[in-house]
Amino acid sequence: MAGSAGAITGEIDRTSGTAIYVQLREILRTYIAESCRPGSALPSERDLAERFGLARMTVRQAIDALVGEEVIERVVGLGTFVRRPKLDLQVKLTSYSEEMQRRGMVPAAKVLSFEQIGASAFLARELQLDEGTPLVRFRRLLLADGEPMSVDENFIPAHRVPGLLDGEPPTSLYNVLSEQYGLVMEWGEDMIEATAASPSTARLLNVEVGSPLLKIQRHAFVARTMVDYSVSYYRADRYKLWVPLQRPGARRSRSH
Amino acid sequence: MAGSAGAITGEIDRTSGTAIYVQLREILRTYIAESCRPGSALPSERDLAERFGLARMTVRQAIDALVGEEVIERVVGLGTFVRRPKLDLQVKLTSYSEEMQRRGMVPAAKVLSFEQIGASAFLARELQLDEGTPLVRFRRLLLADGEPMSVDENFIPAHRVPGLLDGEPPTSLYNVLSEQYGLVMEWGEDMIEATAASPSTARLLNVEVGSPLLKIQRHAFVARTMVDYSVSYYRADRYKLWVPLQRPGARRSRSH
DNA sequence: TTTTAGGGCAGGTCTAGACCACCGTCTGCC
DNA sequence: GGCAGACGGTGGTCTAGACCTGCCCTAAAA
Repeated sequence: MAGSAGAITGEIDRTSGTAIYVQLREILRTYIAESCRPGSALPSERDLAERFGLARMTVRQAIDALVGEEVIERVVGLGTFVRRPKLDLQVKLTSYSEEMQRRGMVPAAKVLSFEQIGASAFLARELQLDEGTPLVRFRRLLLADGEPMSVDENFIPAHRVPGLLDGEPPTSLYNVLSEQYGLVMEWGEDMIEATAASPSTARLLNVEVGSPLLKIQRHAFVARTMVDYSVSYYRADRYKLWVPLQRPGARRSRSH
Repeated sequence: MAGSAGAITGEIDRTSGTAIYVQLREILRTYIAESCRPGSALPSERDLAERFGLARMTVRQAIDALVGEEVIERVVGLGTFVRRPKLDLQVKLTSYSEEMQRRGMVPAAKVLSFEQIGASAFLARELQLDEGTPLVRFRRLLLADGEPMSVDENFIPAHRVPGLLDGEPPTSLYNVLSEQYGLVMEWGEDMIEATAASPSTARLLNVEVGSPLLKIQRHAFVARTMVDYSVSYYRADRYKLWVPLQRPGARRSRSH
């Protein structure tokens, strides 16, 4: 339980004009990101109050915010704990590896192409760029338990990812984008439709021509700029999309 | 500004064991639902504190909860106001008429069957009921601009909707469920997949056998009980699903 | 050895103040 | 009449306590 390895660093600046609970919230967020693993306990509210010289109510306000973001969770009588990092909803809807692991399968990928191209008229329109703009094209065949599952193609404006093509094709595109280029996808749109397998796609996926496929086009944004357009074709016989629906404003079994 | 028409009714019971802020939150929720219109101002926090004999921090805790639910919103220097009720996300994902209207089409429906059946083994499992439980089955062909768009089949436990079958088939199932039976869908799950048109479905939808279709199975819940299981087949050539994606914990342009 | 009763600590709730920035209005000066 | 500043009200934040329930662990009792 000791786990005193990483003490919380940072101090409250009472002259900064930023609300104290906001400062503490960010201090805690950094601490969680850098020094905690899922399940780790945070110092108790009373300890934090003493450590930073604040009232407990103020500490609670900071913790409340992180609980609201589902970064941490409280357990009465035990403490406050770091949650398993949320699977990005960005990824959650269609994330390949998540879906595969949920089904107990082994995910894998075969890179079909990893190159720079000029934006076609269609791609220029989808990415809201000028025709001919350099794009990085990344096309993969995704497997589950060694069997083809989907064909996946991403297009990213080249100027957003300088040097990406000099290295090996990334295993996880979104990880590389966020960790190396600071491109953390903030929101997006998926367009989902059913389609029939074309001859080339059918061959890759090892299905018959005309078999039903799930086609998912995604536009992903950072701030207000689109940084990724992707098209994926999933084998209908092996893939289902699970979409949770919520009625807004009907939070139940949530303290909040 | 007066608006003193409806005073807030209800009192805090300090012996009930229910948290005071929870009691106040529900009192306010009722007040908002019964006596307020969007844009109405709530009494100030200080007024509420005095009216109910509470500390302002406690009042704020109650208001915080409603702000979190997006029922009301705060404006610094002005007050707290009732928000316009949100659109059901429940409907947002796949609502037929909404999608059609967004595309500028005229929605219509042809009732294929509206009857009571006993739950088959499959339906019993999907609805988490015993086999043979009476169900209302409601099957429709949905049209857009007169052209077939989807085949839609809903199954609802009959005991939830007494007398439903005595009347005409409803135009909007969800409206009838919520308005006549108080069944407001609170959350659900959609299972989306691609499939090939069976001969019967193909004939209804006026497509060739084997054409790709979007199959959407929905489980919709009120509280923790499933009240609707539905299966829809959408013509892939005429229907796309649009799914907005959000990264959790990345609230921008939201006071919160 | 098993069961039970505390003790200590966690978060949950509540109080009664305080000062701040922001907003609209009212008032008085020009 | 028009503008500027004062004023009162609002939500935003913060404090320094208080008592509650729930949880775990330990030590004593059975």
